[in-house]
Amino acid sequence: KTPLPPAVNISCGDMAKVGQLIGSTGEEGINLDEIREFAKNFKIRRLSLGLTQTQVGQALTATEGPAYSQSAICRFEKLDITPKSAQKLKPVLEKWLAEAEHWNQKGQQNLMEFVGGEPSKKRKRRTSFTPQAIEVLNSYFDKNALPTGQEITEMARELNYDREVVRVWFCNRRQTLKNTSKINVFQVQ
Amino acid sequence: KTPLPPAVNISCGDMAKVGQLIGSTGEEGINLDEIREFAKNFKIRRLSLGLTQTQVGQALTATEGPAYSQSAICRFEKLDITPKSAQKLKPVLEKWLAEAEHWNQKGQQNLMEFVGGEPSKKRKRRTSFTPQAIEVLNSYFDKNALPTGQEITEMARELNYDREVVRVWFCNRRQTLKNTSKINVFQVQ
DNA sequence: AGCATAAATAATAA
DNA sequence: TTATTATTTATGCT
Repeated sequence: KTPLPPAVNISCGDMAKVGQLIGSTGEEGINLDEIREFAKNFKIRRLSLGLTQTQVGQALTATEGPAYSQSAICRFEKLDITPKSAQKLKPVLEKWLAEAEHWNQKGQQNLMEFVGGEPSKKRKRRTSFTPQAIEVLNSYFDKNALPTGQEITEMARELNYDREVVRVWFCNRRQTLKNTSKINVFQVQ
Repeated sequence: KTPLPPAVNISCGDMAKVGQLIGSTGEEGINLDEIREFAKNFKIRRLSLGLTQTQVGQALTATEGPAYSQSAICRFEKLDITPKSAQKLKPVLEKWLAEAEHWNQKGQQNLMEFVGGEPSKKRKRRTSFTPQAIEVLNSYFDKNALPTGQEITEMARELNYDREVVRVWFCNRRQTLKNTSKINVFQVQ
């Protein structure tokens, strides 16, 4: 899915990222291949534990202080990060992951405790909108596909749905529209 | 992430699912533990290959016929499926996954070909443009060598050619010009 | 039996 | 970083 990114388009102002660089060894003697290998394995091991980037980020933030957002983990896995940062991050991730695996050995419950998340956060039940609500939402959407937080709150109150549910509805609606129109524009007749 | 679902809430009308049942062996001698183990591993192996449920479903639909939607794969992994269905699905998934891993060994490209390639899709017949069509296309090309999707669609309709054919004609025409002039006239990026 | 889409997750923009 | 979009997964429905 993700072939090698071309080692180009690195404008002067930007730092080169591990995923863009070519050789096995970067400046300052950093072993790029090792980092690449670790990043790939890190993802597989994370998934094997059934953990999300968000969970890893939050757990690390708790133990190591900030600078471990979901985005940060994502960027590490994609190697969209400078060799220097990667070098600094790698041992932290390695240590944490090994520990997580250790707890997992003792049982799923221990892992979840270690990660710190709520032990059994269940997926939210899928909401069923009434046809009337859909109609109202659509008419709002036609007028404004990108409502402000204030407007979302008002709609949620009017329709008597959870605010978050309404917010997500708009996200997904925009997505659907985009996909649909793309098909209309580009699809072969 | 997914602890054991409670073995309750099985209303009389519904079939019990593998993830809900308790013992190691179901009726008809189906080895439930084996299925549970396989489902878990299947997911990890799928993710290790970097494949989505959708990709697996589509690939299987191509080779095995329908009944392998993304939902079906999802439900297998979550064991939200009757023992009988699981029993039937398991060997198919096992075989396919092993083959996918085999191709992956030979390189990412081979895997993608295996996953995405329609096996018996024949090469499209070479299109013959009429001299008149060539003339029209060239005049369009002189005006704009990089038409938008919308413009391509319109030209295709006007000339009564397949949209994809027109799109490719422009690609090829640009390529030819580029090779000839050796100057990158177009904003490729 | 699987489509449509809500919810969750990953990736990117700001 | 946080906010938002894009992608993937999961599930209500019939």
